[in-house]
Amino acid sequence: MARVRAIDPATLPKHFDAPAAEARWDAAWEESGIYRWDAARPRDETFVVDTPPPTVSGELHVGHVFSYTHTDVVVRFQRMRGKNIFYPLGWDDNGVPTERRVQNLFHVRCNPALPRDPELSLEPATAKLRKKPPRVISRPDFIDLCERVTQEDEKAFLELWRRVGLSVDWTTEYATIDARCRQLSQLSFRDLFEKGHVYQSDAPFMWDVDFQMAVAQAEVEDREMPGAYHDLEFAVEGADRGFVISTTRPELLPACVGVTAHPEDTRYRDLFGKRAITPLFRVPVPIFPSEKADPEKGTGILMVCTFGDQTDVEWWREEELALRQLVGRNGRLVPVNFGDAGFESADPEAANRYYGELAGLFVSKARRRIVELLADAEGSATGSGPPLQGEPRAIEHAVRFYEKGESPLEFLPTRQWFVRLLDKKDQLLAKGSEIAWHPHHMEHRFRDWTENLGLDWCISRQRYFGVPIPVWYPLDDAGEPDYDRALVAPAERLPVDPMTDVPEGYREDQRGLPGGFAGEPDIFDTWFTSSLTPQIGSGWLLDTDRHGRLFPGDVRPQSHEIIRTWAFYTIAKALLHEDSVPWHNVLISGWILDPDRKKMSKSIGNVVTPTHLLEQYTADAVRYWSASARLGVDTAFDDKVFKIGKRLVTKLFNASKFVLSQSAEVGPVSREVDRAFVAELSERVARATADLERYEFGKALQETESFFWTRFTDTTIELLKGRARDESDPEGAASAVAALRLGLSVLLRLFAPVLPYITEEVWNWAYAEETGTPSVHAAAWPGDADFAGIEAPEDAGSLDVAIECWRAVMKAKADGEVGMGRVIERVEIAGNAATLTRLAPGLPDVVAAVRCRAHELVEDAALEDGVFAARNPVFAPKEG
RNA sequence: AGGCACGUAGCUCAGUGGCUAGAGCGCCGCCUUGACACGGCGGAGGUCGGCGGUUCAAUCCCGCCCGUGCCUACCA
Repeated sequence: MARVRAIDPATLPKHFDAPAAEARWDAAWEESGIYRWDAARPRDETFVVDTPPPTVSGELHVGHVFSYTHTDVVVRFQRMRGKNIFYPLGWDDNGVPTERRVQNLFHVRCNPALPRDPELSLEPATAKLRKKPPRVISRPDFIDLCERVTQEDEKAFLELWRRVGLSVDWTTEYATIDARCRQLSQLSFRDLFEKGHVYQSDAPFMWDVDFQMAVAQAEVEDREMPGAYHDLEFAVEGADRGFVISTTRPELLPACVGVTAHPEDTRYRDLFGKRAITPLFRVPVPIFPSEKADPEKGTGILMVCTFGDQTDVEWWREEELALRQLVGRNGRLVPVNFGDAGFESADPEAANRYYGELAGLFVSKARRRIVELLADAEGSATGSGPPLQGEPRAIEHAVRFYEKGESPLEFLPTRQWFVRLLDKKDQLLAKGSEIAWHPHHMEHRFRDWTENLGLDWCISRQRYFGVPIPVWYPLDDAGEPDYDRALVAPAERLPVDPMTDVPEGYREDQRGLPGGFAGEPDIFDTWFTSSLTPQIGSGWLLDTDRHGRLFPGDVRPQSHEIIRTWAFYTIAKALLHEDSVPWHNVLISGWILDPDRKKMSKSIGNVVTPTHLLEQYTADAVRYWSASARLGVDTAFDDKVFKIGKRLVTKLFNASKFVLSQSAEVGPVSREVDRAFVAELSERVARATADLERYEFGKALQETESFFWTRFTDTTIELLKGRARDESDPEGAASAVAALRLGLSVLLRLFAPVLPYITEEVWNWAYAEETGTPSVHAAAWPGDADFAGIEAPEDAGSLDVAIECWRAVMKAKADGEVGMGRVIERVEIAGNAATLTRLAPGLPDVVAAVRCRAHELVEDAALEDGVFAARNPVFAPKEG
């Protein structure tokens, strides 16, 4: 037998002081460095997490806490299993939101062509300053400001994560705009360039007229918008018939370059090969057949414009149609002159008169104006009435938008950089299926997206805050860039800003001059950098040894709406760079829905701030709520669950206080009931462990929690309480105390991934000293070692039988409307013969626990196995 | 329009081809006991979305339908 130190409950506070514990343990963990990755240990002992760098936008969200906690639970489990954890965290500060905040806060605009101003020192703009035009600054200076602004938000996020108890290795903190990430991002481009995976294209592409930048397919969303069909009558050259097309975009009429209908469509078959004459502008355009025209839609015949949509682009390309680009980069119609080359018209004077009414207008305004013109104009093709026939018919239809934009996307020809992906769909799909998706059905999202991909990845953005594309172009004698001879910065010079740095073999004074060079002004799509998070963690080309030990990673946690961006691009990058998967598992967290089952989001205004929750319910309780969910399942925000979590923490505190204050010798777990308890516990550990290995932390928590409430507190504890303090039975007492202490130790460790604070607190009351392991989070995950040397029970159900008996007597007390602590003078305990026999080992414990002075066992064959009835109880008078 | 998921007690959710379908919260009743009233004991409450099929047996498997959410497509 061994004497253990019992705590004196009087030295403990009556209630668990969670905020104090959170502050204390957070500091202790950071100081002890238990969450640090050990670079010396081999890959197979390492567990690598590719964490999402949260967008630093000043907004904290319970959804963040929810999904990041999922990862942390998995990580803490793996750490306790002995894994060397690589768990970095960065901040995604790239992108449009930060850019806008900087522009507003400092009242500045960026001009990438400007050199850095070493004297620049800006403070947030005063109201007075805002009345003046914004100050124009260089890109490096602009990036500095962005970093300054995001630092505040990063601090807020950091404090939140620390309080939530994320066991991140904070020495790995990074920002996607920092020099190292810029370097890796540009290295990635260089590698893709050398391998021939990137190209430039001057073709029409999706363009947001507000942000004035190109947009990739992944950033496009459809929105249902009101629109209207306008029936326009076209004439046919050399024929006495016309035809009517229905269009929702009449303002593109002057950009009409062709007309098409289905080849089988008998209504229009006679027109193929002829030329149509557009109304108002009198432009002759070819009429050609196309399988892509749907006879059911509109009138079955339609105009092809440069450019109304993606299909227009395809027709334009296939039929080699003219280019009449009318929508400018800013969304206004550009001035053109009919009669000039490319703008043929049968009546240029009239065409220019009409177009003069439209030039300079926004698309939406131009649409309203041209409808008026079409309605008022004389002379339809058939000579009767205006070209616009009837009233426009209102419809709802899907319109493409940039996900952050406010105006519909336009197609316009601009020069952009692309990563070639369309020819690699099979390889991408193969990599996708090498990865284990949790839940598995989320792989469908990836497959759907990949199979339906219609465009290569446009990676250039006409913005300022981001990673510059590390490329220069030589200028010819006329000062025009030679895009085919792009000068990509050499690896050893990265990161560079081509707008302020100078390519090899040139001098700064040659910038922009004939025979000189020009820097690429564009930056990368923010996903171009975010898709490198595994490589940012590992160091990749900057530290190949480290990379070898951290890549591919083990898990990538993320949410499902960015499967088509973050997951997809990361898989693509790993494929293109190293023909590898980036990680072996993807964990997809669901969304947080508000109680009305709407997605919580800033724009709806139904967001609950996490700080408030942490203060109200404690970090452990908030984590409990998070960990209760299953991966991939959307979870309703429900404050009941926080309360349950808080109750669990309280109960753990109280139960621990009781168990650890039992002053007794501990000895072998020798008594039957105690051994049965250990057997049940051991089985529960095996189940929880298996669940966690499958990332089913919610199930594991449920297993642990139900054991705690139904098998530990108020059952086993109540049952063993008497014997634990029975001085007349030292061996029995030692066995009881040992069983309870072991039970608590195991339960603390099972709960530790979810409830890091309360478990650490209790661990340090006794177990830290006993085991020599100062933190529960560094302790070994419970398993066979904990149960070694404890003999299996004779009857695995002996604890259960004892508890059922105890419960029957408690029911008698409830039925008798006396308190659970009331002494019973005598009672009959009824059960069938077999059950009474099985009760024997636990009977003394039951009798003591229910405070029964005398009892009589009554055999009742009518009772089922394992069922007891407490009959004819005689309660002692209430004690004064 | 196609795909994926979901539909179980008032609420939030488990669950399994087979005993009488579970938990917590909420509700009702009782009880201040020696770790805990931030507690304990007990109780009521369900045609497992609907219809059909496979099976000795279906909440579970299959089909259809209804409803909800998301993803993808549609954009003349």
